[in-house]
Amino acid sequence: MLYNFPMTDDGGLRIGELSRRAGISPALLRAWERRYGLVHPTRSAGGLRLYSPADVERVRLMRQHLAEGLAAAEAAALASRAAVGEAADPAALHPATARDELADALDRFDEPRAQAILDRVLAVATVDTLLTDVLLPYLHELGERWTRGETSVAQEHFASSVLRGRLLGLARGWGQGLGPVAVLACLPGEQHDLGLIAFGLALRAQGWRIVYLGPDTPIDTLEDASRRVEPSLVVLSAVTDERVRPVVEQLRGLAARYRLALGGGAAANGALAAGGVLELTGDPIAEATRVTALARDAAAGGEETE
Amino acid sequence: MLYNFPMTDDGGLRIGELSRRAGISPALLRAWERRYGLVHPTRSAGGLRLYSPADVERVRLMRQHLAEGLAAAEAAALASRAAVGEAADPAALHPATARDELADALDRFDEPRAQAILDRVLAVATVDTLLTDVLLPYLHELGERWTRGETSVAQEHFASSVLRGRLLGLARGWGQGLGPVAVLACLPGEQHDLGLIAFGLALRAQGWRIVYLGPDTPIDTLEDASRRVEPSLVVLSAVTDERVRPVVEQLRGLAARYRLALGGGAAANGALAAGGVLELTGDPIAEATRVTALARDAAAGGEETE
Amino acid sequence: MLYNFPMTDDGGLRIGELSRRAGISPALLRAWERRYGLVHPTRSAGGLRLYSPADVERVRLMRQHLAEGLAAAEAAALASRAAVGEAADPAALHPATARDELADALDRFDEPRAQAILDRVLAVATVDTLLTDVLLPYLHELGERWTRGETSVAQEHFASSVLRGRLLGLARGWGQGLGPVAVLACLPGEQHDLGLIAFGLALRAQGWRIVYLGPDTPIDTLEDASRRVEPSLVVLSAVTDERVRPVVEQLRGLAARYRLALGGGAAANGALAAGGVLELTGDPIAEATRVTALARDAAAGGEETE
DNA sequence: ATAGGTTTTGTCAAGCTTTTGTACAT
DNA sequence: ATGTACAAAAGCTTGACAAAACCTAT
Repeated sequence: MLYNFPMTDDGGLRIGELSRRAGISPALLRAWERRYGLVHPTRSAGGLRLYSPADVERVRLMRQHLAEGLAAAEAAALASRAAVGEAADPAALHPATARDELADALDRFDEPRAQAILDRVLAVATVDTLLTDVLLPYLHELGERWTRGETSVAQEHFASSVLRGRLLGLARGWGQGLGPVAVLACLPGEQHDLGLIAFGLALRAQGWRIVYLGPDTPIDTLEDASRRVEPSLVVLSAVTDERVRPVVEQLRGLAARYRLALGGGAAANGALAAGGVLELTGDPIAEATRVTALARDAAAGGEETE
Repeated sequence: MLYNFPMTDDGGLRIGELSRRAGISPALLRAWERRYGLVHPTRSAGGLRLYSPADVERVRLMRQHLAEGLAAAEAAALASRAAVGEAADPAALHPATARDELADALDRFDEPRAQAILDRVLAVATVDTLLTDVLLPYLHELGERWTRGETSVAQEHFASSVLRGRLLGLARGWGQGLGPVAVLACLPGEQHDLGLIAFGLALRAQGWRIVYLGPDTPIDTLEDASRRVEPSLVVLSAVTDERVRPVVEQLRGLAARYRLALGGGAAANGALAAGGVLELTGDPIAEATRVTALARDAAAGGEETE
Repeated sequence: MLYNFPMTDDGGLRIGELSRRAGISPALLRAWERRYGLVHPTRSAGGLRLYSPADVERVRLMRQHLAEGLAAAEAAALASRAAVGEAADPAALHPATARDELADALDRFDEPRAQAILDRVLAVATVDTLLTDVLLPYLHELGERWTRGETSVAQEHFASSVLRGRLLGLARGWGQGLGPVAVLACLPGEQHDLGLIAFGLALRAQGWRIVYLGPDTPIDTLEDASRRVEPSLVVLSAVTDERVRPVVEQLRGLAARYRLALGGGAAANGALAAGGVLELTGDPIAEATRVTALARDAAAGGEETE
């Protein structure tokens, strides 16, 4: 009863369903096929037409061109030429495909499918790739769609929860080992922690040990934790610089004792200029590499001076 | 607490008594024994069946599985198998011990050790046990220590993040299946979601499908999601009734269309009296069972009227 | 009669119950099975269909796709292809159960199911636990069965390649980062590398960077690689000491320049007594911890003496 | 657009078997 | 208490059917 509406979904539509979705009569669809070769449906064993997603897309284009006033023959020619990528090999999950499928699954509140997609990606890619090519672009896109009002807050909430669980699953054991320690926290008031977790995973892949304090962490808390674990790096995250301003002074104090880094949108705005605070403006994986190189140099330097 | 009636102390129940307690006819009890080997009563000198507590438990499970709709043969197989695990290795990690060790590890920001402890508990116990005997008591204790100022916010933050990751890992796939759907969300402003996740897991163990929206969910969002998935139950969570008051009106509206339940500290305070809102004041596992029974009755009732 | 309600897990539903839960008539369920092979129920002794949780999930997907407007044949194809992971079943995540299921899946050459089982374990446990409680015991058991002639070479090959792929998947990126470097290799003639890969993963979890040379590695190759990466540790593996004898002299030479460790069956036999070669006789995870502690001490010592 | 034939797909019936709770005789 | 018998409920298979959706051709 619920998912009763169209969807770019894959899988071989019959003419009736395509007709309903595109608002074109079956007869006309057949005519376009015969006259202009607009679509190339495969046939069922019994001869029924089965339309691919590429066909669907061409029909959409055709309609659009017609609406623009083109003659049918011209519209068809244009739509055909648009060379829509024929459905790719379903086994070989391209990151972009994975991202789209993930978006689709999460939009429909279909948690199991989302998990299955992530499983498939992880089967052939590293965590870094998953983050760089799938999750982070998806999160970015989600943010954009949200600001454009194209997505409901419900979807955004749901997607966050699923991804948070998955990322924290990947994070299991990230405190282990003998690398340098990084303390990660969102600034007070900041609730968006997915980017920070992603950055933590990237650091982990570089060998760091992670102590993760989560969203909305008071600076006191941060200091307390830092005193106990003596981190080589403290990473803070905030989406807007509003989060930064109220605590600038406290952060300067902290920066005096620990290497501090700031990520998220706030960093891009230069909210914490100077003060020796590292600004993480690039993508998490690249920044994790950079930070690691710095730490290595520092260690080497430190040893030399000893 | 229970044995207030005829009892040949630990010698074992006779068939008549077991029949009365379990609500199963003696003939049927014998049939189950003969056909499925469900129970293994010892015999009195004169040949009467004497049932052990383990037998009683198996009969209870059998009844439960039957009520769930399983075929007798299947129900018996499950009940027998489950009871085997009952006699678990007592040497292996007592829940109370696990809780203390866990508390210690988390206090020290020692994530790997905490994970290892949880691994060990899960190796010998069910998820229900983990929740009931380890995690929920620990969370409760953490809360208490926090109000007494005995624990730093940093520890609480850190512990929450570790446990959240772990619980969400257990939750993977909880949207799968054919059971009724429950939508779970924290009220606006509420950030504590661990209890709610635990409740979701308990519901899942009862066969529900879960759509989880996470902390700090606006009521609009909740309505939006509910419209899409048409849940049989909407579960809200809030620690204090401060979260409830601002949205009471909106919740009444929601309650008109969906079965609503409220958990967390707010429920205990009767923050949402009347309005047909279920108040979840007990422990998550017990409440999940109760809610499930109610849903079953409702479904049965609905059918009768058809 | 009344309990038409969903609820709880698996155990093999009969057609009536599945029909009630899914809202699909028994006749239709049989038709879907006959026409599209959508479900694969096992049969009771008497021939009644018993549906698995995976079947249940496929039926749900089928319904969903139908609601989206797909033709039945197409919907079924999609639902079947979806390679549903074993439905989240809290009972089945005990490591011992997982191991048995894994063994069963691999014995039947059922790769997707094996992967799903591994996914499920990883969802709730750490990699260390997966290795210690599932994979290594399974490999051990496989070895035993093989020596007893209870398993075919084909099965052993199949299982090895599936697990190798999976372990190497987990290993992805293990050369990255800033931990100490360990070079791993099987001795000349030795083909069994799964144990060594597992050990590599355990080391990685402790923060090491891994350079993996694979099975059947000539000592020259090993020396060459070592010269280039200057490892803090060189780990060799061999099942029997036959592999060790021919190269003892060369190894002594190597041991003079690098910290050497020997694992696998050969280690247990003391094949390389003395020479400062570490013998890894315990389980990989424990040994990885031990080796890491040694490395840490060495580093600390080295620093002090500088 | 209509006509006439085909395919797809949900449903039903008949006749027989299995499962399972209860009853009865020893 | 045991063992056998029995009957209602639930399932199985085969085969058929009809409405809806599609096809081609005019």
